[in-house]
Amino acid sequence: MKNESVLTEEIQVKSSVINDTKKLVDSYPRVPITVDCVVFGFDENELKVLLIRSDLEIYKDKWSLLGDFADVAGEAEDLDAAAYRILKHRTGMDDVFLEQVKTFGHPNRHPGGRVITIAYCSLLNIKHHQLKVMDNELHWHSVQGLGDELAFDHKIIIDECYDWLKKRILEHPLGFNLLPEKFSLRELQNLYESILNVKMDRRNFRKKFFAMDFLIDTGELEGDVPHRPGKLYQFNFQKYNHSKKKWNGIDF
Amino acid sequence: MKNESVLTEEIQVKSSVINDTKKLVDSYPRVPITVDCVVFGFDENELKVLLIRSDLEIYKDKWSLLGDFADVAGEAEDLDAAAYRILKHRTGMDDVFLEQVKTFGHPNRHPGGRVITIAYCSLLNIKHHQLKVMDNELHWHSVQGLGDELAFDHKIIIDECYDWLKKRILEHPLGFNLLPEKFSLRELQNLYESILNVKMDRRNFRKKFFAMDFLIDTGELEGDVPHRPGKLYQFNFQKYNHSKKKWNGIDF
DNA sequence: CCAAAAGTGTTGCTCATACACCCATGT
DNA sequence: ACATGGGTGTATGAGCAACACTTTTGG
Repeated sequence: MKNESVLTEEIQVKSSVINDTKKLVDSYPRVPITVDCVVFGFDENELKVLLIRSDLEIYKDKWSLLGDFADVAGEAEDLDAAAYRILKHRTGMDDVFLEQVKTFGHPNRHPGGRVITIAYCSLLNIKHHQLKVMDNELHWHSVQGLGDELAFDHKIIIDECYDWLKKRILEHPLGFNLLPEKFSLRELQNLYESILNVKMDRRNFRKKFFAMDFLIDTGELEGDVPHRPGKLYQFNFQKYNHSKKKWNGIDF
Repeated sequence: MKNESVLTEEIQVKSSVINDTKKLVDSYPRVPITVDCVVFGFDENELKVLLIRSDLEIYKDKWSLLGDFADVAGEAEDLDAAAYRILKHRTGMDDVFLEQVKTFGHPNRHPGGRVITIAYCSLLNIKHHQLKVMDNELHWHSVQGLGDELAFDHKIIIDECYDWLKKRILEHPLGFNLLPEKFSLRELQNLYESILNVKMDRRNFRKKFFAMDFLIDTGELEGDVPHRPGKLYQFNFQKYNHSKKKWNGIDF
């Protein structure tokens, strides 16, 4: 067993090493970090993205993603935490899943100097989420036909996130969070067609989803439709969560 | 048409706006950025990852990814460029493709203070790439059974990059860059089995790749094998590049 | 009775899997 | 001759795509 003086010496060495490490880190150039949230929303059979008027005077006629600077000073904030904080601050929402998609760091992407931004992406049902904070003219903008009215490199960021979203929803049945608790197959199909921007065959769509066996027939019917009402289904989240591994698995 | 004084005024306004924007950006906390390159290499039918002894005294017994601080000071360096620079500096290689995978920013991931790192990933054939820079004990380490001998959060980063790689090679036939110009089907299959860490049926594997129709029969045979020599093939890069869209496309 | 969407089955194709035997070469 | 891996074919099942008619409801 080591005696005390050796232990003390080890601690002193370690402590000075850490100090050296800190000095080393401190000697490197630093840059501000922002997080941008690309919030896709589904409503009225259309896929939209949530934008605000830019904070910056230089972009006053442009739309911008929901972003802000991350608190990278102390040890306060993880990047994920920053994304959730910013989303909550900008919209009041705190029950939305965000996923990191990509980091954008072109030297000239921000007019105020070098700023690196980390893009997070999300998907929700517009009707289910009240926007409690209405600063900066929060606005749901159609994803199709998004032009050059965007500030910074936000058009590029949205495009990359949209590609990511399309791929993601084909691999995982994300869609069910976006619908009412009870929904018709027509609503489900509209959702997929809107997000993927394609038309699908109704019969094959039904078969595919019934085959997954994650739908529960509630026995209820739609109301208030001027035609034959469809059956209402619920998503079997429990069964889905239980079989999640298979969805991720590689069956080569 | 506007007269000169109006133009001058506009320029002044714009210039002061940019100054304000710069001041705004400058007022936010900053953090050093590193780039870490996860270089996977294939050789001797095994997937490996390139590691170095850590630069940091505190991690002197640990292995570390090929990383360094990014030059985020001026407008010098894009993130991609930083990744290529760092890879070249650490290994001498400048003919390797790198792709951004994910950004890691846990507050305590670096012992010297808050550092955010952006992970880039690559895949190459070990035999084809001489490591010209041999500082820091560059070492190809087997990916399977990678333990806790890694510095920082590099185990987590490697795991995420490995998952990314497996997914990627199933979607795109990346493998052909890793083989000699002329290769046997056995070599190709070994490659896939090593990367995905699975065993595959030889007959079905052949069928699958012949069906893609990207293989050119050179008419030549292997030499120096103590058994019946296999045919040698070349990859039809031209044909593949031409049909690339289909590989990315969504055929729902 | 008309409009509008719901609901339903079949067929053919492609693709993945599982599986066993003969062939060419070096030793 | 034998050991080693190369080369091949077939049968089965799953899943996808294409496609048309009847049913139910509201108006």
